Amino acid sequence: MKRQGGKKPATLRMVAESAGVDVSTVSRVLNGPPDEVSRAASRETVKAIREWAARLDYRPNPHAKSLRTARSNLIGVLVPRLSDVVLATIYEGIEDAAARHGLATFVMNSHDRPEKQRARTDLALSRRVDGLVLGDAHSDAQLVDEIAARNVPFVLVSRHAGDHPSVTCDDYLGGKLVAEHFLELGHEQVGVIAGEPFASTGIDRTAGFVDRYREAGIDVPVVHSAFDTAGGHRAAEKLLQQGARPTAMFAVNDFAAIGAMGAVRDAGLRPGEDVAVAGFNDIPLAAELPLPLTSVRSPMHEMGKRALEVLVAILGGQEPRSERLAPKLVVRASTRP
Amino acid sequence: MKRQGGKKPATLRMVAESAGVDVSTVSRVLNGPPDEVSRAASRETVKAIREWAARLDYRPNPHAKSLRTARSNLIGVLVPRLSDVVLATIYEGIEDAAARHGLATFVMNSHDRPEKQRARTDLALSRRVDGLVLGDAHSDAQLVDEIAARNVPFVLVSRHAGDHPSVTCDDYLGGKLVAEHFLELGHEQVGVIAGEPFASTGIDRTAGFVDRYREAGIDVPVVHSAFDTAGGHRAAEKLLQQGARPTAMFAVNDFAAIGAMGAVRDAGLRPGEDVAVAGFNDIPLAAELPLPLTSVRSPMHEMGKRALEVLVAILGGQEPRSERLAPKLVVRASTRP
DNA sequence: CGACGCTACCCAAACGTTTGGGGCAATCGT
DNA sequence: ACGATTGCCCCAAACGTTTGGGTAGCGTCG
Repeated sequence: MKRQGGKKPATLRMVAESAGVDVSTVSRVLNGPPDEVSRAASRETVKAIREWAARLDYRPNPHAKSLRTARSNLIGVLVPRLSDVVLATIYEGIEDAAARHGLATFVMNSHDRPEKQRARTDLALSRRVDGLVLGDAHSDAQLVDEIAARNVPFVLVSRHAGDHPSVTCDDYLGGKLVAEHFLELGHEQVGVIAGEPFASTGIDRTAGFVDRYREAGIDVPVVHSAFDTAGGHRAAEKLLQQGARPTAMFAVNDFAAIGAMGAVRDAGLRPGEDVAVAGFNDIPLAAELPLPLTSVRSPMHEMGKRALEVLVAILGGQEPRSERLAPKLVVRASTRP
Repeated sequence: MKRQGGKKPATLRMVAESAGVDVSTVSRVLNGPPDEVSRAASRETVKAIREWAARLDYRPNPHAKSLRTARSNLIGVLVPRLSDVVLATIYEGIEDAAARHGLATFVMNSHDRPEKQRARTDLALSRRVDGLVLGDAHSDAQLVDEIAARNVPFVLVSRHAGDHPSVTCDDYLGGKLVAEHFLELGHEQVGVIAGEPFASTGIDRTAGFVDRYREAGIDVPVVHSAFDTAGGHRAAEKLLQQGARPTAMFAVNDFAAIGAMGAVRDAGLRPGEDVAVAGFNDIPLAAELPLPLTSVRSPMHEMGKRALEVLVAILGGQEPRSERLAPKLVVRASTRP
């Protein structure tokens, strides 16, 4: 019982035989640049070849092509977790742009664990990707340095590390915007839920916030946490138990912010009234929460797209240029008195 | 200025020359089944070959392999949107299982739009995938039938259609569980936010709920909606404006449920007290909401995993067998008086 | 009228595997 | 002692492309 009853896909040779020319001619006509096609065959022959190719539904075999050209047109993408909507959205941007460049991508989760990161890059490399987009760089840049040492073209996205090419949001500025907003509202007791200590996103957002408050002569307590609701919840609990109870909290991630609101409520306080809460990324959910969340919008889709384009530039031999995209504060009820 | 300074990856031939044997021998030793390796070379030769392979860091070239064997070890995955956490989680399950089977996957978004679905499957096919996992089947089964007609091995996940092989949650049962819960709480005026009319998930969940209520002699109004917060919001507004205001609402999707709670609040009512709300899928966020959401837990990760495994079985020539996984009701504050 | 340059092709090698079919000792069965 | 078997290995073709290098025929030019 054979599976695959359909006829095998057409090859260059079949087209060549049908059209009565050599496969090399067909190859040049079908897949060559315009000037090559005109040099390879006469107008009529070109037409005939194209017609036969269409009739036979010819599609170039990517494996043969890759084998011959040593180029896979494949891009490996590494993210901490695809089920994190932030990363998923960035990936959508990458995928869109890749499709536009005739590239295919494949994603892998690293869960921010070094051994997984290493294993997954290895896997990508053994699949012979042309390049990598890394969304899970750690700020110590250790792994990234290793990869760079292997001479694999790559670009970082969302997080930066060392001075490797990256496309990120201006996280420092984002943190600063929140600080300014809080200061305008008159908050003097504030706290930061800073996320994982190895992610440049959390680090920069925190730094921007803290620096701005320091300018105002105020010291800010900082608590690290996981980038999810549970992490935010715990971190907020800690902040609330500290000496001077904060009247406003900045979580470097929307999920952490949601967890923080939960903690505030659990402490018998009203989020948004007793304690203002702001997040980061402005995921679609933020606006739809029972208490709509103030957040810093980061251009996630755009970031993915730009990252892929920077990678394409690198693959094209250009000098890598990092990019930092502008964030935008979106004020909602969670920080409105 | 050459990019790629690193040495080219080792080939079978290099290993063969180093070990002083023929490439065919190396091939059998390195990539053949155990009985073949023992027939191909002596203990010592095997050892020598393995050592050289390791020393040279040999990795088989997947393109050459695929070209020769006409098998790509690639699986294409189609989902409506990867930035939907439900699909992303299912995909994680697929990916995990695929990795365990030595397969690579690549995902694409179809946005539930037929022309995109067609384009994406075409793309996958021209990449010569061995099979497809479809997470975006429409209940009219039109596209799926087309794909089946092309004799491409595939499996549906999350949604079923026609009698094509699929791995789904027992959505009908899930809907029924919610209905029973609502009945126990004494709700007689209820409404369903049913999601998109083309998705078997929404259809079945709704049917299970409605049927159970009908058994109790109660007719239930049903409103369709998008599978997101905005859709849930609008649908809930409609339900609230109807003659007899419902005291409980069942949304076939957690995001829609969150939107519904928003609508309830906007109508000046208290979600969970004036109007109970239940969702479906039990995404991690559900438990962490300010008002924790009652939801039906569907085994998303497991579903992905099983789907991939069914596909592997099909590829292995076995008779396809659909699977329906059990849901579980998780009661939280949003439906507790 | 021979050299030259086009145009429109074809030839063949190469990319790195897998795999069916040998071959040639050494060993075994009788 | 002789043929058959086994253990260990090599040869070569094939998968579907791309690409550097022909070359046959024809028109042009000095």
